Amino acid sequence: MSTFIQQAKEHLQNSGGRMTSQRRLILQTIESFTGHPTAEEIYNRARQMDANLNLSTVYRTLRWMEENEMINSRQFKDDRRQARFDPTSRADHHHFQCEVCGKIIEFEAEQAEQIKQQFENAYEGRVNSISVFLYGICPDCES
Amino acid sequence: MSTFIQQAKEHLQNSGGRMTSQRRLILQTIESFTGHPTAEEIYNRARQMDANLNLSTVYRTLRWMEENEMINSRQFKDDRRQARFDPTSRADHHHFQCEVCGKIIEFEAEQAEQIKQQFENAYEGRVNSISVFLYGICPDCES
DNA sequence: ATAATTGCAAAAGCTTTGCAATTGG
DNA sequence: CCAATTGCAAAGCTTTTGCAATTAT
Repeated sequence: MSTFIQQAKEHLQNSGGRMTSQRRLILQTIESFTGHPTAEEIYNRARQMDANLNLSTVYRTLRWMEENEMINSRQFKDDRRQARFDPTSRADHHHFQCEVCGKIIEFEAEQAEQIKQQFENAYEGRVNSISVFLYGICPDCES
Repeated sequence: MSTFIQQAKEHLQNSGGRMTSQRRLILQTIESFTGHPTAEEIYNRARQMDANLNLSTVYRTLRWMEENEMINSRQFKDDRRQARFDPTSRADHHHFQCEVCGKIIEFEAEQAEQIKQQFENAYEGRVNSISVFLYGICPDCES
């Protein structure tokens, strides 16, 4: 079974929630994306399977998934209004966005861990998450 | 003269723009903040000096300043709708936000430069800016 | 003089919400 | 059964925009 549906069922058991056909569809649809879809992109793809699905349901599910740490919501400079989403299950990664074509490239950076540690030592606070955003020109647009 | 007004005049000369009383006021007001005000916060403070100032003018000025790299716009998880602004003149810094009280702490991190270099080497792209966001619990809320 | 900028009001655009109808456990 | 969830339509909120009036140069 898909990771999401597995995870979702656990959360639902702990909270008296219910697995509905809409949730199942939305979970599967998000998993089918490799990039960072918006709510609307998820909605459009999911609607191909169930024409009655409503955009509100997508938003509600997305928020619920975020609260349960199944996905992260990200905002990029090129469209500050719309949020984009990616599964937390993907290896810890950060984002580069091309300022010309908008493409998003994911990358890993061990230094992020150091930054976190360093902050915790300096401030005695606790850091739960770290995200690094790079903006610039991608290889394709550079040449 | 304030740094902003200086900078602004240069940009205006190069583009045939004009220095208006509203712009001067908005520039000074932004400079008067130490933190990361929203457009509305800037508007409210500036309006104490000029009750006729319009929120649209604040937004237009903010966007113009961002295009001319006088300020950065930042979005934090606790309120994804509203943008927050800080002067680019402040030393290169990154942000921690407390998930409990919302407080923002600025910090510096030399590792950011390494992350940038590493990305440029790996992808042959050009990185123009980097920002690191940490989320967690601040010292005050931790205890 | 005249082009840039402002104020005002309206629109845009993403996201949330109230509520009656539906549905999963 | 009955509480959780959905669909629908309307509202909410931040930000943008069109346009006539104003103003800097």
